[in-house]
Amino acid sequence: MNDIRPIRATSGTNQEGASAHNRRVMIDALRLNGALSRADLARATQLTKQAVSNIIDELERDGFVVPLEAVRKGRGQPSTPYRLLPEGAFAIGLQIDRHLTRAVAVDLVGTVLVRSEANLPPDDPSGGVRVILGLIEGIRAKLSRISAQSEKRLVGLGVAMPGPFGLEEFGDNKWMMPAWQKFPLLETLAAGTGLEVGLQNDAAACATAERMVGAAHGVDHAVCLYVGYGIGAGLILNGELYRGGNGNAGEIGMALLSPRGADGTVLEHRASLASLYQHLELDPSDAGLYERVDALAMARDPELLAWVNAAAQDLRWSVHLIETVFDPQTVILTSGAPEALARLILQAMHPLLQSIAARPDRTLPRLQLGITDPWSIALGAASEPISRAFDPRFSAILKSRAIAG
Amino acid sequence: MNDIRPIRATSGTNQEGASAHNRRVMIDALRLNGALSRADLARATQLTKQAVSNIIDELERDGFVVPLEAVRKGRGQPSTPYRLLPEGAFAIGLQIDRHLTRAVAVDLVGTVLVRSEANLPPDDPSGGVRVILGLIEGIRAKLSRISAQSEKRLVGLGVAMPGPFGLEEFGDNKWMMPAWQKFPLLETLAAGTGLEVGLQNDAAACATAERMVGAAHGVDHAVCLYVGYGIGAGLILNGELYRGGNGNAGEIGMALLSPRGADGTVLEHRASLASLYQHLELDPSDAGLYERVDALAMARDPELLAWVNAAAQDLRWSVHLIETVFDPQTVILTSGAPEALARLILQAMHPLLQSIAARPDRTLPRLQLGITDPWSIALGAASEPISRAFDPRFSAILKSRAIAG
DNA sequence: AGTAATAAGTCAAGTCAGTTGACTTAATAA
DNA sequence: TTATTAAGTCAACTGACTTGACTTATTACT
Repeated sequence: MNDIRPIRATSGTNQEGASAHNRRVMIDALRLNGALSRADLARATQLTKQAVSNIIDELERDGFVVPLEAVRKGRGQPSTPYRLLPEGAFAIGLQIDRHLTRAVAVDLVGTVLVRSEANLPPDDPSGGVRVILGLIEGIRAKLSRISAQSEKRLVGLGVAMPGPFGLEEFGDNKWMMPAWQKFPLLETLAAGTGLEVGLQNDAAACATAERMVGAAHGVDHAVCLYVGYGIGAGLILNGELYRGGNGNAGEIGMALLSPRGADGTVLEHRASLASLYQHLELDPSDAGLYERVDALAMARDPELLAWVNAAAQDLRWSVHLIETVFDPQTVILTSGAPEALARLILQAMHPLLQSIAARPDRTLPRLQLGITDPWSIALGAASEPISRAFDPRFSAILKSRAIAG
Repeated sequence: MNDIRPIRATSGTNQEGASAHNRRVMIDALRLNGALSRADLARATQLTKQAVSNIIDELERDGFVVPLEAVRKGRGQPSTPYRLLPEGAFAIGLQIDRHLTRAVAVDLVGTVLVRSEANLPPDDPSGGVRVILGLIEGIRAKLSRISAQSEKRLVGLGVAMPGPFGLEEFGDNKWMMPAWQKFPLLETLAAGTGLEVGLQNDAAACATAERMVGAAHGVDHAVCLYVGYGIGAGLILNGELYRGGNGNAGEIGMALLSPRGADGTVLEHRASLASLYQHLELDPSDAGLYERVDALAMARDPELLAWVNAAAQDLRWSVHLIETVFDPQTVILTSGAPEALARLILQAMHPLLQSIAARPDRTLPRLQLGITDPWSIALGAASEPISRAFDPRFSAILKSRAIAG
């Protein structure tokens, strides 16, 4: 009878929470609108001029915003727009892939300041962690040469790696770096760097990058279709990355292509770079792979085009499915592949299948190309701590959350 | 140059917003945990005892909570648990279907107090609205006989009808009540009732009902697979119904069953009651349809079982897809069909396909049967205004939102 | 029994972020 | 030159949560 099950409840809030929320709202508004005066901010956030003034004073004092030249626009006192100060905060992003790891440092507005990469022993996590920690150490050293404040203003470390996470054993291990899955990576990195660590899968990181500086900037409902070694979807729902119950939302690589297909063919077998490499008989661990694929794409290699056309068929279906299931404002195609290949894929996907997304009142394209920079996953990884610290959607109101800034 | 594009920003907040949030947090905690003392609430919400005490005093004065008998449990002063007072708020829910409309009144805890239904002229919206307004009038009259306060405490009208919404013309009109799609239904109902009106598709309403009083109660990531005349998924993501960019998220009936299937067969053609009626050569407008199908299911009619087995194959695939894409904690099967048929379908869907949902640490079943009451859609419709008014996730913090209670 | 320990809940003063309304400043329009 | 308009500040006010001491009611221990 005396069950001690925990009480479930949302946190309450107080003035501090409200204040933290309002600070984030200001920063978010400046991020979305470029530069705004105090009066603009007051109107946009529905706060009073006075409240905004106080908050902006504080943000300026804390080095998050700076005033620009006053602008005269018609009658009345000229307004002084404020913009974000990029060096107000920094974060480090880490992409861990099968054969390679990349680390970047970004600032408050999502500009990549430092980047470096290293090879990774595929089946030796503890050796790998040493490599990674060295990489991060180097990034931090370079960053502190750019800004003396950088260490103080480092808000966290974001990690992106292929999912899914937390499954004991599932599917075809070749795709998944089994040794890494079991290793307590986040704890080790947190201990080794002294930073707060967040984890996303690679498609989610792509979506986070698109939201910070790409096609999903200011878009509240967008899905990022990421064609990497595997294939996944990064979900921006209600302006926030959706992770699902166990952090594995969007892992569409495992989607079965047909209810009747007894063979169990999944999307990843057809539309992923792994399948391309297999089709072209390329070695995935080859260091010059990227350039080789780029060259084939530029030359419109017939074998590559054959794969593109086959994959495009499945990708078209994926877009249709995504539109049907999520009803996003736009779908963004991103890829770990060279831009030339991504463009071929995008072309081959048109015309898109008819779907509920073909509305008369569209403003955004149904499908568009996202960031094609191979560093975008690391950028997305780095964007996550920035969002966590400064995005009002991350519920700064709730009590007992660290309040950034 | 002088572009007057609107400034995009989240609303700020103030003490009032914080207070509104905290009141909702209390109500939500009581809804989830049954009854809690002030001390319990303080611990669960991270507010101080004093703050909770003040809020509870106010909620009691306003008729939202009542104290129970003090309970002695070990040392210390006995605690006085509080529970929600069901008659603290009411809402009306409306299900509009092809041949039929149902209306219910529910209270704060989601109990259906009054229900009634009427036939609807399928292609005459203005005539239909008269029927609906009459139905709502009757519901309100009966409700005010149950509680004298009911009119004052009516928080809104929720409407559920088959989607998708807002498309000029799409697909097979037979499924969609075209005349209704164009009619300004919500405005007309708002004007005719004086209530705030919300809209959901029927699968979303099912999910809302499950969240309020069913299998998704207290579950933050759940997908409700609704097999009705069509088929759809209601999405509870982060504890909240997800609607998508245009309110059409979860309309999986249009999902193409295979990338290569040039015939364009969609899920709805195979796994929906419409397909069952076609298979059995039943007339969908027949008034005794429900009983007839119930009888066939109870008798395990071979023709019906044949359809069940075929549909189950597609539904199994749908569950796999939902698990892959959303990573929910559980999938809930609901249906407009009689419980006997729903149980046959559920049985036939087992064993489920292997997926990322087959985790070692599961606590909830991968697939479970939801509310089988045919009134559940109307209940879900009615639950929406209640959630909007009392759920802390509906961002009561933001300024310029009506604060319920 | 009598006392200590424990926990629920209240009292009353304090705090602080946002509000209010009048005011100042600086520009353009008439 | 003056009226108008808009940005931004000043200073007093408000109110929801916090703080820390206190009261109340029960069980556990000696």
